[in-house]
Order: sequence, then C-alpha cells, then structure tokens
Amino acid sequence: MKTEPGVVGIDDVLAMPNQTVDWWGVRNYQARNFMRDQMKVGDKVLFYHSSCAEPGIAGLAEVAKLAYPDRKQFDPQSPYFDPKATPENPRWVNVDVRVTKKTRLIGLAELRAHPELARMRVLERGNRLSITQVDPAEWEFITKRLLK
DNA sequence: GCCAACGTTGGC
DNA sequence: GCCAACGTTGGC
Repeated sequence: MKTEPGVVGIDDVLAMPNQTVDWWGVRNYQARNFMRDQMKVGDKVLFYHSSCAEPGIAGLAEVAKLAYPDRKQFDPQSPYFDPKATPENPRWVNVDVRVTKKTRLIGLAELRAHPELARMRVLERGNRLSITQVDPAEWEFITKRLLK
C-alpha cells in the first residue's frame, strides 16, 4: 500500500494510537475495491513510501479493520471531498492499517534488482495503482531474504 | 458506447 | 519540471 511520507509516513503511523491509521484518500475504484472486497483483518501489508526522495518499502503492516466509509469524502474542507457521496450512500471506503514493524528502506532500485520480484505489480512500468496484491512468495522473499 | 481532452500519478 | 502511462469526464 502506497503512501506519501510527506502526508502520512511510517513514523507518523508509529506515533498514532495502536500504531494504526485509517487509509483515507484512495480515489481510484480498483484500489477501493481491493479494500472493500478482498482485504481481511490480519492480511499482511507492505508499507510503501511514494512520491518522495527515497521511494520504497518502509515497513510491514497488517489490516486492522475491515473497510468502512472514508471520512474525508464528507469533509467539504478536504481535497478528498466528494460532493456525490453521502453518509447513506458513501462512495469511498478504507480499511485501517496497523504498522507492525519499521524496516530499513528497501528502495525501488533494490526491489527491481531481484528477478524473484520482477512480477510485482507495483514495479511494473506505468503502474499507478496505490494498492496492489503481493504474492505469498514475494512476501516471503522480502521478509525472509531482504530483511535478514 | 465511443473517444478526445483533460487530469493525476509518480519516478526521475 | 518532465513526461509516460492511464483513469475520468462529457459531448455526441
């Protein structure tokens, strides 16, 4: 799951109660659907920093709460406000994410250097999806090989 | 339903 | 700031 560290980075989440953040601000239907339809409490998450000096994996996390309406869609002051969304008929949802471990920064160049990770959606050319699936084998490689 | 125009993402 | 890639919008 991508986040901009200038907005909400891993250190910010670690400072939050229970090291948990609501993943507000997703405004892409495919990414929303991942949260709404597929993500379950306990699912493992790679916490990824994007749009910053050092893009890459910054930590490990897990889903802490099933998808529910994104609070920002109802806030007229927010850039994420959606005038077509109502509490009765919300358009955007998010899960809660709990950071379980801050890791060393595994940068993009390092991720791309491993053939085992070549098929990761997040590394594909032109990928803009902020939430993408990770294969169990990719998770194992990253957590057992790169982080040892 | 098509598709051109436009907007956004995100690495560099 | 550039720009490739691709999602969204809206006229028809």
